[in-house]
Amino acid sequence: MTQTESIDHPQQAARRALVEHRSRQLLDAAATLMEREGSEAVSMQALATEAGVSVGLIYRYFGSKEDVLYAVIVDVLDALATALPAALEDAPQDPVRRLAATFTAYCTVIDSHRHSTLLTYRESKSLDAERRERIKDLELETAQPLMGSLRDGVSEGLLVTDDAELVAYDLILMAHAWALKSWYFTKTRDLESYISSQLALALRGIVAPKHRSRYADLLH
Amino acid sequence: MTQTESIDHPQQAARRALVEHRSRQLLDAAATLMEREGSEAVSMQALATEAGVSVGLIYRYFGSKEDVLYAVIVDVLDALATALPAALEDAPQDPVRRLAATFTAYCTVIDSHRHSTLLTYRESKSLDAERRERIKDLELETAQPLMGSLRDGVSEGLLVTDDAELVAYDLILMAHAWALKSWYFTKTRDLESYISSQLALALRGIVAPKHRSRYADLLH
Amino acid sequence: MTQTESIDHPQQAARRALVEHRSRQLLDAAATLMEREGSEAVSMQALATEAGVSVGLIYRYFGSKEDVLYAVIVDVLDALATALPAALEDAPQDPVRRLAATFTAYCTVIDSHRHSTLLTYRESKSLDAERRERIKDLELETAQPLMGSLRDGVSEGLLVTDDAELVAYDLILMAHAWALKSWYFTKTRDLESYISSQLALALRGIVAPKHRSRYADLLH
Amino acid sequence: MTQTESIDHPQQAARRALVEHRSRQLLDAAATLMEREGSEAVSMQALATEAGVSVGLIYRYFGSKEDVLYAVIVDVLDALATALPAALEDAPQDPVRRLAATFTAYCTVIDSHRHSTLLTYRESKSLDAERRERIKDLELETAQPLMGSLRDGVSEGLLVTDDAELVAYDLILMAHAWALKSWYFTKTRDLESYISSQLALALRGIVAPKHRSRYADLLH
DNA sequence: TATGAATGAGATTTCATTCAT
DNA sequence: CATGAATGAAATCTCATTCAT
Repeated sequence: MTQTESIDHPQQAARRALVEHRSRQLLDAAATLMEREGSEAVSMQALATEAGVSVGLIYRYFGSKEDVLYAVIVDVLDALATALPAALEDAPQDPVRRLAATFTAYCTVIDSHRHSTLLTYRESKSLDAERRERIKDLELETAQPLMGSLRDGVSEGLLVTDDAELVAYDLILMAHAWALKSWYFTKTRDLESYISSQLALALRGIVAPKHRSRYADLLH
Repeated sequence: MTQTESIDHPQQAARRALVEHRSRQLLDAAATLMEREGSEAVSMQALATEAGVSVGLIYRYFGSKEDVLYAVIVDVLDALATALPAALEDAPQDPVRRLAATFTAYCTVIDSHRHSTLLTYRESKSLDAERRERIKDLELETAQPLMGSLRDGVSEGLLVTDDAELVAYDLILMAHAWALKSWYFTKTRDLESYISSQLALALRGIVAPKHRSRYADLLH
Repeated sequence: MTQTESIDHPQQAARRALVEHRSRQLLDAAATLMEREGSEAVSMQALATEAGVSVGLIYRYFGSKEDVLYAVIVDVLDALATALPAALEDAPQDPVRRLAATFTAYCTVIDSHRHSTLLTYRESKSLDAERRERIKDLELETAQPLMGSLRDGVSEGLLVTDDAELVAYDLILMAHAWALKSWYFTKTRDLESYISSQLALALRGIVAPKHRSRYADLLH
Repeated sequence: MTQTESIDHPQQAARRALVEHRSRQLLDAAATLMEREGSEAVSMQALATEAGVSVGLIYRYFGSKEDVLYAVIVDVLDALATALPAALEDAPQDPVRRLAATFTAYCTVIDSHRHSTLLTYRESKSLDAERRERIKDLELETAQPLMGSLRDGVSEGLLVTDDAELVAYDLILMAHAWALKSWYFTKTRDLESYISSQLALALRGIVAPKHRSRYADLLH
C-alpha cells in the first residue's frame, strides 16, 4: 500500500498534467473549429479531427458532448474571471475609470471568444438544468467586478444610480452584443470604437452631473 | 354561372381561412411547445402532436422545418411591425415620450413572445443565408420607429447623441434581454418596472441636461 | 326489380361511358406526365393535377397506384394488339414483307409510348406477381403476329430458321431497345433508319440465300 | 521511427483490406437481397440487415444510397471490363471466333450478375445525371471488344456489315436480354444454348456468304 | 360523383456514444 | 492510454391512401 502510494504520487501528477493538457487541447480545438466553421458544426468527429485525436479519446476526458459544450462555455467565463481582476490591477484608483477598464476587458475577452459566447445562447438546450444553473451563477459572478466599481463610484458621489445591478447587467449585455450582433456592429465599427461608444453612452446615464467634465474623455 | 361564381368565392375564402387557421394553429403550437419544453424540443413530431395534427399535414402548410422556424421568428417581427406604429398613434407629440411609448410597446411584444424571441438567437443556424438576411433586415426595421423619435428629439434639442443608431440598437437589446435573461430579471422585477428602469437609465444618457426636469417622471 | 332494371340500363350505359372516359383521361395524363417529367415523377398527386381531377377521384377508377401503372403498361400492349393486326391488313401477301410491316408497326407504337415502355422495365417492382404474369402473357401475345409471318415465310421456303420464337423475341427486343436505349440510338439515327437497319440485319440472318435478291430493298 | 513505419504500413494495409472487405460484403449483400426479394426491396435498412451490419455503417463506406446502387451497377461493368479482354487472351486469332468468345464471356458475366444488371434498367432514375452519364460511357466501353473483332472480321473479308456499331449493340442487348427476360428464356433454354442460338442468329446475318462453311459450327 | 385535407408508415441520413483491439 | 469501426435511436420528409363533406 505505502509502496504503491509512494510510487503512485508522481504517476498521479503526470496523469493530472496529461488530463490538463488534453482538456486544453480539446477546448482549443473546439474554439478553433467554431471560429472557422461557425458555432454549429461541432460534431464529436469534427472536434476529434481538429484536435488530432480519436473520438474515443474525447470520452476519456469529457463524459459527453454536453460536457464539452459546458466546458467551452465555462472557459469563456473563466477567462473573464481571470481577465477582469487583472484589468483592475493596472487600473487607476478612480472607480469610474476602473469601471471603464473592466468593461473594456470584458468586451475584449468576448471578442476573442465570439463564437464560444454564442454557444451560451445557442446550445444551452443541450445542457441539463443543473449545468445551466451553474453557468448562470458564473455569469452573475462576472458582474461583480463591474458592480464593485459602480458601488464605489456611487459611494464616492461620482456616479448616480439606484440600481447598480441593472447597470452592470446592461454593460454585460453590451459586451455580449458585440458577439451576438457582430454582423450588425462590425459593419460600421471596430471593437475599440464600439467599446468607447457604448461606454460613453452608459456613463452619460450615470456619471453625476457635476463630475462630467472630469470624465470628458470617456463621455465622448 | 354567376351562381357558380358566387358559390366558388366562398369556397376559396374557406380555403384561405383554413390555411390561415392551420398556420396560426401550428405557429401557436410551436410557441406553446417552446414555452413548455424549452425552445429546444421542436421536432416536427413534437410539433405535430402539440398541434394535434399529423406530421404530414405540417408539410402542407410549411415546406420544411426551416419554414416553420422562420415563420415563428417572423411572427414576432410582424407583431412588432404592427405594435410599434400603433403605439405611436396614441402617443403625445413629444419625441421623448414617443420614444418611451415605442420602447414600452417593444418590450411588451417581446414579453408576449418570449420563447419565440429566443429562437432568433438559438436557431438561426438552421436557417439558410437568405432567410437569415431577411430576418436581420426585418429586425433592423423594428429600429426605425425608435430612431425616428430619437432624431426628432435631437433636432428639437431635447435629446443629445451623435449616434442615434447605437442608442436605438441598445434599446432593442434591452428589450430582447427581457426574453434572453428573463431567468435573471424576473427574479426581482416585473415587466413594468423593468421597462421604466431601463428607460430611465437610457434616457438619462441622452436627454439634454436643460430638459431633464421636463421628463422627471421618466428619468426616475 | 324489372323496373329497376329497365330504368338502370341507360344509367349503366352512361356510367360505363364515364368510366371509360375517365380511365382514358387518366391514362393519357399519365403518358403526358411521363413524357414530360420522365417515367419516374408519377405521384398520384402529379397525376391528378395533370388530369385536372382530384386525387380522390383516381381511386374511384383505379384501386391503387399499382392499378394505374398496370393499366399504363397494358395500354401499350393493347396499342400493339391493335396496331399489329392493322398493319397486316394493308400489307402484301408476301410473308417477309408482312414481317417487315409488323416490325415497323411494333417500333412505331413503342416510339409513341417510349416512356410507358420504360415502365414495364422499371416499375414491375410495384406490381404483384399475378399482374406481372399477365403482362408477360400479353407481351408474349404481341409476338404472335411476328411469329405468324415468320412461320409462313419458313413454310414457303423464303425464310430459314429453326427457332422462330427466338427470332420473334429478338425483334421485340430491338423494338424495345429503341425506348430503352434511345439516349444512344437517337444520337445517330431517327426512327425510320433505326427500323430499316435493324430489319436488314435481322432479315440477313434468316432470309433464304436464294431469295435474297428478291428482298434486296429490305436487306440493305 | 523506422519501426513505427514498418508497423504503420500493416495498419494502413489492414484498413484498406477492411474497406475492401466491407464494400464487397455490402455489394454482395445488395446482390443477394435483390436475388431473393427482387431488385426492388433495396432499402438501406434491408441492405444493412442482409449484410449483418447496422444502417449507420453503410454510410461509412458509401456516401448515400445512390452511391450503393451506382457501385452495384459499376460492379457488373467492371466485371465485364475484366472478363472480356481475358476471354480474348485465350481466344484464337480468327476474328469471328474472337467475336464469339467475347459474346460468350459477356453473356456469362451477365448471367452471374443477373439481378444487378436489372438495376441499370430499373434504378437509373435514382442516379444523378453525371453518374447516369458515366454508366452509359462504361456500357459503351463494353462494346469495344465486340466492335474490335467485328471490324477485324470486316477488314479480313470474313464479315459483312456497314454498321458495326449497331451489330455490337444488338449483341449487348441480346446479352442483357438474358437478364431482362430470363423468366421467358429460361423456360426453354439454359445459358449455353441461349448463347449458341443467339450467336448463330447474329452471325448468319453478318458472316460473308463464301465463308459460311468455315463457321458451320457457329452458324448452327 | 367529386374533392382535397388529413393521415401515418416508411425511407434516408446523421451523429453521439460504446467497446474490442 | 488510445483508436476508430460499429451501433442504433432519432430526425426530417414523402407520398399512397382514406374519408368527411
